[in-house]
Amino acid sequence: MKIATATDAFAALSQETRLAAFRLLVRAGPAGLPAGEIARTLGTAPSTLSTHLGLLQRAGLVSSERRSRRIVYRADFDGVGALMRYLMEDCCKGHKTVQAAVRAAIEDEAA
Amino acid sequence: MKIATATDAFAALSQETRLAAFRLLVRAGPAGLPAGEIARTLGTAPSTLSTHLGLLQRAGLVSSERRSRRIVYRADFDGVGALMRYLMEDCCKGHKTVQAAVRAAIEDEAA
DNA sequence: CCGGTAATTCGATAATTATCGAAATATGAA
DNA sequence: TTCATATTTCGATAATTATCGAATTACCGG
Repeated sequence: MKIATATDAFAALSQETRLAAFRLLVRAGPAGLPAGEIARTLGTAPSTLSTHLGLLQRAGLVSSERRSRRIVYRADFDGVGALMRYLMEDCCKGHKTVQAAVRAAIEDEAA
Repeated sequence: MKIATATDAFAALSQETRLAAFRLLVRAGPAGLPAGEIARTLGTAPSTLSTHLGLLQRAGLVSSERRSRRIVYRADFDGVGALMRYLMEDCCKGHKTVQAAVRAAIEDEAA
């Protein structure tokens, strides 16, 4: 992963409204959510949210698909996975503390 | 982890100079690096870098310690671990794709 | 085709951030 | 104490980002 790709992804998650939108999409799962519903839930203007969703999409963290009049957004788990992997490999290569934290997270989820 | 804590950490990593400084510190390991050396390596003004390091520190991603005239910065792997864990648990709870990416990263490092 | 709904793009403005030089603070050496 | 080094804090400016309303585009049902 290029540095610029990583900074774009971090920037996408660094803004409260955008992180909130992303978390909604994660929870919505494969069904995703239409742009308007996200805007209504978060209480932001449709145009503002559209800007945010576009940024998340360019960062590779969400994808979109038109469904008749709606545009449905979904979390892109491959993109998130790539970002996690970058953090692990490029930034924290071989550092036990980080590995342990991540392992613990995986085990918690298995339980 | 609170949302504001997460956005602060992402913001800290979302800027090219700052991510570069952080990566230097990761590679430097427990010995760390003095602020001036990082500035020289990255070719930025000392005052600019100081601002960046302060932001990384407030985000919990690096720590600092005065060593005579120098101030030595170190990557804070507990902080990074907490961020990774947040991404895994809060944002991607139970999503196989992300888990697989992370598992692969750990295995690569073991090899 | 027309009216209504859903979303985006555009244009403007307000707020935040990045950058640097100059001044201030802290340390150590002569 | 005085000087030199290392870093931070301050103040200013330039650049980027967030936000919104208005205009535009796309789609569907009658």
